[in-house]
Amino acid sequence: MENYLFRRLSTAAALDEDDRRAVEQLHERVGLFEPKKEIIGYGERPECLHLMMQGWAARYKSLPNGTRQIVGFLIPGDFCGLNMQILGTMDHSIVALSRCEVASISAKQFDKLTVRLARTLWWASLVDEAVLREWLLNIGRRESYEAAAHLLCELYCRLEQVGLVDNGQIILPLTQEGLGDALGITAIHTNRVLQRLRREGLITFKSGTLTIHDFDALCEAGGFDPEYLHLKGPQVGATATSAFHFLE
Amino acid sequence: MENYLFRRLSTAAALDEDDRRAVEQLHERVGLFEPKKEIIGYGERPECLHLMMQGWAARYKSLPNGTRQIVGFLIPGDFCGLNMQILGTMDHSIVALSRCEVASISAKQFDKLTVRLARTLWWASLVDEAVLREWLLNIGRRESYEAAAHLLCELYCRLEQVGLVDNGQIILPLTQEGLGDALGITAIHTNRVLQRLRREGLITFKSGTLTIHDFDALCEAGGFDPEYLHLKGPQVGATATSAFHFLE
DNA sequence: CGGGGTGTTGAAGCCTGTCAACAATTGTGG
DNA sequence: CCACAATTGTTGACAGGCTTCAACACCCCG
Repeated sequence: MENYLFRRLSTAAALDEDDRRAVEQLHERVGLFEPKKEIIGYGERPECLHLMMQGWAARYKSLPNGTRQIVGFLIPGDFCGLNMQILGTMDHSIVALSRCEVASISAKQFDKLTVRLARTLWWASLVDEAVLREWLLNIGRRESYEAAAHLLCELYCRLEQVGLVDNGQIILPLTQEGLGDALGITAIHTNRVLQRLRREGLITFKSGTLTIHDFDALCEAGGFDPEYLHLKGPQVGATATSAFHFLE
Repeated sequence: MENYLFRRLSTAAALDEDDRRAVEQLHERVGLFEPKKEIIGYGERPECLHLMMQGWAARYKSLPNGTRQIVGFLIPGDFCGLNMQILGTMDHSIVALSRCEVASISAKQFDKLTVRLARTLWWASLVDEAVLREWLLNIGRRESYEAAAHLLCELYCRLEQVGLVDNGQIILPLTQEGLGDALGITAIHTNRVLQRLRREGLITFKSGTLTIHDFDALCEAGGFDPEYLHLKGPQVGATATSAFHFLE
C-alpha cells in the first residue's frame, strides 16, 4: 500500500529507510468512515491522533443560522488532530467527504515518530497554516471565479505531491454545495462559476472527478502561484541553521 | 517593563521563576519600526526570530491588482517569524501599524527557551492557526456587520489576555481601510459598518482608540464565542468519546 | 497656512444571494 | 432490471450587500 504520509514528508526532508519504517509502523488500527460521517466533532477531545490513509475529508466550522465554512481539506497523508493533542478541545469539526480510511495513532507511537522527525512534522503543520492564509486572501479579496480556479489549482497540486493525479484528472468528491462552502459562496453561485470555467474550456467537473484541461490557463485565471504550498520543502542554504536543532 | 510574552504563556501552562527568567533574558537587541514600515517582507528569509515587544503590526498578503488582505494582527507577546525559521521563505509580509518595538532573538537564545518550553510554544503557534480558521468563517460566512463586531471582540480579548485593556478601552492603531483589509471589505463599506456599530451604542472608535460600551451586546452582534482563542490554555480532564472508541 | 491622509456621503451598478421551479443523476428496494 | 425517492445540478427573476466613483469635510503635522 502506498504510504502517502511518507511521500509527503519526503518532499520536506531527505528521509532514509529507518524513517520510512518509522512512518510505516505508525498506525495500529484503521477506521472506516462513510461519506458525511463525522470523524471528529466540535468540542471533542480526541485521545489519539488521526491520520488520513485513504479518501477525502473536510474541516469546517458552522454558524447558528446553519451555514458552514469549510476551512480545510484533508487528503491521504494529512493529520487530523495533530493540533488538538496540544490545544485540548476541537474548535471545529471534521467530516468525511468520501468513503475514507483513518488510522489511529497512539500517543506513544506518535512520540516515537516525533523524536525522529519533529522538525519535519512541524514543517507539515506550518504548511497547513500557510494554506489557511492563502484561503483568507482567496475568500476575502478574490472574485468567486478567480477563487474557484485558485482552489482547484491548489487541490491539484496537493494531490500531485502525494501521487494522486492521473493524467490531469483528480478525484474530488465534492458537491457544488461543498465547493461553495469552501469558497464562502452559495451552491447556486458555485454552479455559475463552474459553468464559466467549463465554458472557457479550463475544466470538466462531473460525478466527483475533476479534469483540468489547461492547467496553466487555470493558474492564470486564479492568479495561482504554488509557492505558499512549500511543495519543495524547506529551502536550505542561506541562514536558518535550525533554530531548532534541539529537535533533531 | 511588562513582559507580555511571559504573561501570555502563563495562561497556557504553570510557569515558575526559572521560566520567567528564561523568557526575560530572551531578547538581545530591540529594533524600532515606524508605522507603515515593513518589518519582514514577502520572500525574505529572516535569519533570526522576531518578537513583538510593544505596538501593533499586521501580516498581509496582496494581489497584483493592489488589494491586500490582512491575515493576522500582531500584538505585544506575539512572535513574528516563528514559522519561517522552518518553512524557509516568507509567504506573506509583516508591516508595523503603530510605532513598535521588535526584539530579535538569536537562534541560540531561542533554543534555550524551546528546550524549556517547547510544548508551550507549540501551543501558542496552534492558537494562531485556530484564529485563522475563525477568520475564514468570519470573512466567508458572516455579514460584514457581524464580522466587524466579531473581529473587535477578538482583538479586545487578545489584548485583555496580556493586560492591555484599560477600562473597556484598547489602543487600535488602524484606519478604516486597515480594518476593511482584515475583513475583506472596502474602506467605504467599513465606514458604514462602523457607523452602525456606533449608532447602536456598541462602540466608539476614534483616533486609534476603541471603546467598547457594551461588550456582551457586541459579542451578541458578532456571534462571538472566545472558545477558539484558547485563552485558558489547554483544558485538562474529560476525555473524548472519540469516533474510535469501538477500537479500544 | 497648506497639504496629505482619513473620514463621510450619495448615487449607480455589479456581484452574489434568495426563492422557486424543474431537470438530471444517483442510490435504493422491489 | 425497473421504479421510485433523494440528492444534486440547472435556470430565471429578483433582491440585497457591497463596490465603485466622485465629491467634500475633517484632522493632524510640518
